[in-house]
This record gives sequence, C-alpha cells and structure tokens, in this order.
Amino acid sequence: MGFDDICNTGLGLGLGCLVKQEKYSQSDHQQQKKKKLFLKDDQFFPSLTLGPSDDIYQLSPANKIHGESTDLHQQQQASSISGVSSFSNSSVKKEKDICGEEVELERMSSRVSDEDDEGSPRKKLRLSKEQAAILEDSFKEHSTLNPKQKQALAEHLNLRPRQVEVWFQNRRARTKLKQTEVDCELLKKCCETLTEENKRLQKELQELKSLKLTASYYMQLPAATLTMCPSCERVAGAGEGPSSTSPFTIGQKSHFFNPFTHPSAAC
DNA sequence: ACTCATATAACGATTACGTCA
DNA sequence: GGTGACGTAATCGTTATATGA
Repeated sequence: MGFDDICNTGLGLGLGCLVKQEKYSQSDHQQQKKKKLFLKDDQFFPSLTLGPSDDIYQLSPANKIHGESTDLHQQQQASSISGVSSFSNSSVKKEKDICGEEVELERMSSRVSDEDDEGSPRKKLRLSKEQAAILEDSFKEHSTLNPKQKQALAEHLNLRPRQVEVWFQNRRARTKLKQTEVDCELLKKCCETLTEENKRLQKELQELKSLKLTASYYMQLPAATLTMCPSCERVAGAGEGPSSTSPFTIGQKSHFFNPFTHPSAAC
C-alpha cells in the first residue's frame, strides 16, 4: 500500500451528496413548500412535484406497501408488527389496544416527551427485530424522512411518528460517529506513513551531506598527495594502502553514482 | 425593504432505561 | 441476585431557516 493509496481516501469527512428524489402528491405540496426550506445540504427535493394524487413517495422495498394509499387504519390493525415492541410499562399496551381509533391516532402522533401517559417518567421502548430491520432498510434508502414517510413508517411499525423520528435522529448520529472513527483511523495511518517518509528523507539528507563534505575535502588536497593507479587510473589519497578503504566509499544505498566506488575491472 | 416574533425541523449532548456478561 | 458496561430510546437545549405581521 503506497502513500497515495492511504491518503487518497477521500478524507473529506464525507457527508456525501445524497440526492433524494422523492415525489409528493398534490396534497403534500403545501406541506413540502413549507418544509423544503428546512432541508440541509444532503437533501434535495424537486421544487416542482406535481404528481398523481396517490402517494408514490418511496420507501424501502420492505416498506413499499406503505407507499400505497391504502387504509392506514386497516394496516395498523392488521400489521404483523403491531404489538411486537415492548414497553416496560403496561400502560402503553392499553394505548395500542385502541389504536385504531381516530382520536388515539391523533394522540399517538404527538410528541412523546410532551405528553407521556400519566406524566410518568419516560418508558423505554425496545424495538423488535422486525421493526429495527424495517427502519434500517428505510434508512438505507434515505437517511432523512419527510413527514409523509415518517407517518407511513410509523403506522406500519405501529409506532408514533415521534419515535420514528427519534430513531432516525439517533441512527444518523451513530452513522456519523462510525464515520468519524473510520476517518480517524485513516488519518492515523496517513500520519504514520508520513512519519516514516520523513525519517527516510532525513536519513538520505544526512548521507548527502556527508558525501558533500568528503568530496570537498578531497578537492582541497594538494595534487602531490594524490596518486594515480597506472593500470586503472584510479585516484587515491596519500598513504592509502591496499587494505585501507577509500574515503569515497559510501553506503551502497546511495542513489547517486560515485565514480570512485566503481573502479575499473582491472582493480 | 426591513425588522421582529413565531413556528418548525434538525442536530449535538446528555440522560435514563434495558440487556447481558 | 447484584453490578458494571454497553447499546440505544428519549429528552433537552440550541441553531438555522421560513413565514407572516
């Protein structure tokens, strides 16, 4: 793995451009007109979305049935998911038993925190595997929900829209956290690679410096102190015996050709 | 055109609950 | 059975933006 391989990883804390292409019915238009102004960078909704009156906004394949404008009450009652999740408090069960009624639906759509039953402290719901899977599928499809989708999903899962909303919020937070961890790891690796590269270059610089020093030393020697091998015409300093090592000999790792270390074959 | 109050949605940080080892 | 760690649902406070007066 080369340096580029590591560093060319798109470290721009990639909140990619997730373009949403969802269609809204005419009845939604008013709501969306109001809503589109709150959308963030990673969202895009067509500005003109005059579609058929049926809801054809997209949900994940798993939830697609909710995109159809079927009787939502019917769905809620018939839903296989209904009642799967469990609160620790039985008062919620009571709520679900009568959830088919209009009034109850209305109430369930309201914020959980504001009007919890009996003003008791919050009861924590544990989502069932099925619910979680469907939410997960939906999240894969789009990480944010418009109100219509939220409502449909909530009805399908027999949850309150607020709960769906919270789940998506937390899910986005988890995704972001995970991404941050991944980015952090990549940056670490990148840092390590750069450190290694820096060490290598420092070492090479040292070698070059010492080579330069030695070269200038020999250039300053008087000509008389230099002898030349008659056979190979190699220059050697005075007193250099056959056993002595040439001061010009530098490490084999040098990238530069040193004529003094490459005597003729005769030597 | 500008300002201000209000409403709404999203988000980050935090809390609190349920589960598991 | 008690306990701490962990995952996550829920809450709170803040910010950004649109809208209407």
